[in-house]
Formats: sequence, structure tokens, C-alpha cells
Amino acid sequence: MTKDDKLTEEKIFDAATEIFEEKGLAATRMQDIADRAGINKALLHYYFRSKDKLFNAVFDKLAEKIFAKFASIFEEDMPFEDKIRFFFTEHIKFLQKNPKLPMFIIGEVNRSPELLSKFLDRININRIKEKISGDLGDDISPDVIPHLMVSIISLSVFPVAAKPIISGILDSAGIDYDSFMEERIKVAPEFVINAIKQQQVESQNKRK
Amino acid sequence: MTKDDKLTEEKIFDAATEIFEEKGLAATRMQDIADRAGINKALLHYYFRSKDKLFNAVFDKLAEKIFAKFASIFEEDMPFEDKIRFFFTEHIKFLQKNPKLPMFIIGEVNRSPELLSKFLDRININRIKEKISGDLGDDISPDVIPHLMVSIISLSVFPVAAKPIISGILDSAGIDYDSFMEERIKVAPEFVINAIKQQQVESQNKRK
DNA sequence: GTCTATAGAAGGATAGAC
DNA sequence: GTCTATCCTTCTATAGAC
Repeated sequence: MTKDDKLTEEKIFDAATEIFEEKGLAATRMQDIADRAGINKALLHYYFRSKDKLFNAVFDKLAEKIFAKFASIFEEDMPFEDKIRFFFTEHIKFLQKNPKLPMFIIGEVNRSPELLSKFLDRININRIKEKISGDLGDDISPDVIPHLMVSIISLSVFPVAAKPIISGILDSAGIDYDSFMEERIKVAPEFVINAIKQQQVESQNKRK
Repeated sequence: MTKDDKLTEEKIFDAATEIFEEKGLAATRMQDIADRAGINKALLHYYFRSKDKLFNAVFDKLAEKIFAKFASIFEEDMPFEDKIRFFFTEHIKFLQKNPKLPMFIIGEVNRSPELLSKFLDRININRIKEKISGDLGDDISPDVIPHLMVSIISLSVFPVAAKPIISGILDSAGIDYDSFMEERIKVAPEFVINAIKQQQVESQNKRK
């Protein structure tokens, strides 16, 4: 494979990534990808054979991207409250740079759930669960740890995934979406930390 | 319009609703709608002229449906903590009955943001903001009320919108999705209530 | 109002020249 | 490796018989 091959293949792959991420598989046209890549439609098939194969290559790459950060963050060696703050900072900043990514992944997995297998093995939920459980001590029941995890993800992903709607509603109240998300980097972790603290307080009161 | 007209038009509309909600505009085929309605493809055009017009009729109906409950819940006359509990109970139960609805709305609005105008006027965020502000008193800054609202919506909608992914991840940890969501009706409101309580405690400590 | 048949457009994929 | 031209399937939409 010569250097030029590589360049063309990359141009196609990058263009496909942008358009698939934006529109999803069903609404994407091979012609649009060719146009954005600045090459001919036939070349798409020369390099990737079919629309499906090109899509799968793109999906793999993007699934890799979105789950790369996840697991590692809670492995860090720092106080739990700082982990929460660190997570929201890193995660929201990442999502701001890749605002279309969550909806793309959720939408396509929704359409064909077999795509799940492509990244499920990347996530060891029990490992994370134990980590958090160890951090939080006996005042938090292990049964609510999965809820805590889902809550944290919901709080950081949803406002980005539903950006057009949230943005529209905020706008109607005179609030700028971007400023709102900047605030959120601070507000969201404190929300979570407060909920956990209060839970611990109540749990200790009961024991007395 | 005779009685039979009405029946056929409804059959088409209902079939279209199911399929659009499931697959979205781009992936939906008129033939699939005709098949599910048990009638001929030509009839779709007889009653709704074009795919786009049929889609818009369906979208209007579904947008109406998902936002109907929203505003009213916080108008209820009860203690704030009960409002939170009431909201999650009602909202999660509603979403369990309509699991495809959030992704449909978010996905289609994402694709063409002009759809937003169809329901934005239904939501008076400042009205809700004032209600909540009144309920919470001075210990919660008015600036964080929008964050609180977005957090509440995130916590209830996201786990349903991302059902295939959440379900898959939970499954790999031996947790059943439906049981998880039943728990969530109780866990999520307590999470929010705890966060607010702790916030109020800290705010009062500062003042002393 | 409902059907069959078909027009007409769009999109994925391939053949073949260079 | 890249292009033009074209095939073939799929899909929306309409014409016209009943």
C-alpha cells in the first residue's frame, strides 16, 4: 500500500465518520460521503466494498473512542469526591468536543442491538462497582451503586445528547446553552456529592 | 367523511406511528406502513399525500403526548419532596409504556431542529422555574434551578432513552433491566431530594 | 374509497477506460 | 488508483380501472 492509498482511504474514512455521526446509517448517502471526501463515489466501493462495511468500520472507531475514557477515570488514586469532580470535568469537556457522538451510538445500537457486542466486553462493570463500593464505605448499600453509576452517566450525557431540545428550552428562558454547560461542569459533581453525603448522614442517624 | 374513512385513516395513522417511532423518518418505508395497516400503499398517499406529511402528522401527535404531562406535574399542590417523588413515579411509568418515544423525539429534532417550534411554545420554563424557586426558599440560588430541572429530566429520561446500552451493561453484571427501573422509581427521587437537602444544610452553615 | 400497475427518481454497486 | 458511464434495485408517488 503506497502513501497515496493511505491518504485517500483516510480521506474517505474521515468524511464517512463525520456524516454517519451526524445523520446515522439510514439517512447517509454514499454520494454525500464522496462529495465531502472530494473524490468519486466509485472509490468508496473500491476501498470499502459496501456502505455497510464502511459504516461498521466507522462505528468500531467511534465506539472505541467514547468508551476509552470511561473505565479508567474511576481507577485514579484520589479521594472519591475528587473522582466525581474529575469525571464530570473530563467527560463533559470530551462531550463538548464530540456532541454528536452519544446520539449516534445510542441511535445505532437502538436500531441494531447486535452492535452492542462491539464494546460490551470493554466495560467491566463489576470492577468499577467494587472500586466505588470500596470508596464509599458501609453507609451506602452495594445495591444502589449501579443506580449511582447510571445517575452519573445520565447527568453528564443527557444534556449533550438532547442538546437541540435543551438548548431550545434554555434559550426560551434567556439562558445560553454553552454557558450553561460550563456551569454544569461545576454544578453536576456537587449535586452528586451532596446526594451521597446526605445519604451517608441518614444512614448514620438510623444506626444510632 | 363516512365511518369507514375514519377507520382506514386511523389504521394508517396508527401503523405509521408505530413504525416511525421505532425506526425514524429516514429508515421508514411506506410499504412497511401499508403492510402493518393491512392496506395498499396507494392509500397512504390518498389520505396523507406524501411521506413527509404523514410523518409530520405523527410527529405532532407524539410531541404532544410526551410534553403533555411535563408542565402539569409541578403545578400540583403538595410538599416539594412529594412533587419530586410524584414526578419520577409518573414519568418513569409513562416512559416504560413508551420506551421508544424519547429517542424518536430527540433523534428527529436533532436531524431537523425546526421541529422544535412544534412544542417549544408548550413549555413555559420560567413559570416552572418560579414554582420551584418558591418551593425551595432562599437556600437554593435561583441560578441553579435550571440545572436542577435538567438534572431531574436527565435522571428519568436517559436510562430509558439509552435502554439497549444500559440494559446490556446491567445484564453483564447480572442485573435485570426491568427490576432496575422499578427500583429507580424509588431511588431516583431520593437521590434528588438528598442533593437538595445537603445543599440547603451547607447554605445555612455558611450563613452562620 | 380501494386496488393494480407503473412511472419516475434516488441510491448502491459494478464495468471498463485510462 | 481514479474516473465516467451505467446497471439494477428500492422507494416514493401517481394514473386509471373498479
